[in-house]
Amino acid sequence: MRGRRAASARPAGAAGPPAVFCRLPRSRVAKHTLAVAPALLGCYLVHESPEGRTAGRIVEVEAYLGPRDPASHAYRRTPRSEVMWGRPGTAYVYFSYGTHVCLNVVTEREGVAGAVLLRALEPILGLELMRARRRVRELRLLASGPGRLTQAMGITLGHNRVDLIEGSLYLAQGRPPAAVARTPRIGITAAAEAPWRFVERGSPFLSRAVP
DNA sequence: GACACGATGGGCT
DNA sequence: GCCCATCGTGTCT
Repeated sequence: MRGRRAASARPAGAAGPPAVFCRLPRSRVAKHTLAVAPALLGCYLVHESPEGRTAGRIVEVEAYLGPRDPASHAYRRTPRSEVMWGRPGTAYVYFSYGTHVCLNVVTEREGVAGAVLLRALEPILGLELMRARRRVRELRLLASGPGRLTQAMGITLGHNRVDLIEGSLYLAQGRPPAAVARTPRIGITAAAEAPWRFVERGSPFLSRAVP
């Protein structure tokens, strides 16, 4: 049975994705990063690209705080990390391991560094376009990881610093998860114990299962 | 200019 | 579960 329901584009007990997505107000991300991160779970990430429209429901995120978080790129203020001090709702996209890019949502008020890394989506719309971009059929492998997510959504380094509130790549209001789990963040060495990863409990679309 | 190092994913064992 | 390709970025020379 596992994953069976996931084969449907419609989340259970919900009306499914709205015909018109309702953009997230900027005030929703202009808060403390540890408050924004769990609040983004259930929201949609939508991309209206020339290839077509894709959308996914956010099921896994990580909070990266400012200069006091040694795992955060904002631990040092450099040309790359400067965007994290910028306007809330801005995209911070960075290149990782020479193979993929990761997407963050800049948080906090302008002048205060913070970002939320989007780690996994439940694919909602544009599944065939996602499959073509990913060269993978299985729904569960389309966006279950920070690099997979950006590939499926057609996000590139060119999206660094774009506005995720008013642009063609944007956040939209969604269906909050029934239960949220907190775990340590994945793949870091500094501050590895801080429980700043938030996931929708029980989602089959996580990059890694909750212990 | 050189070099070490990843907020990973995919393929193989 | 292990292995490693791959390249932008930051740091050091």
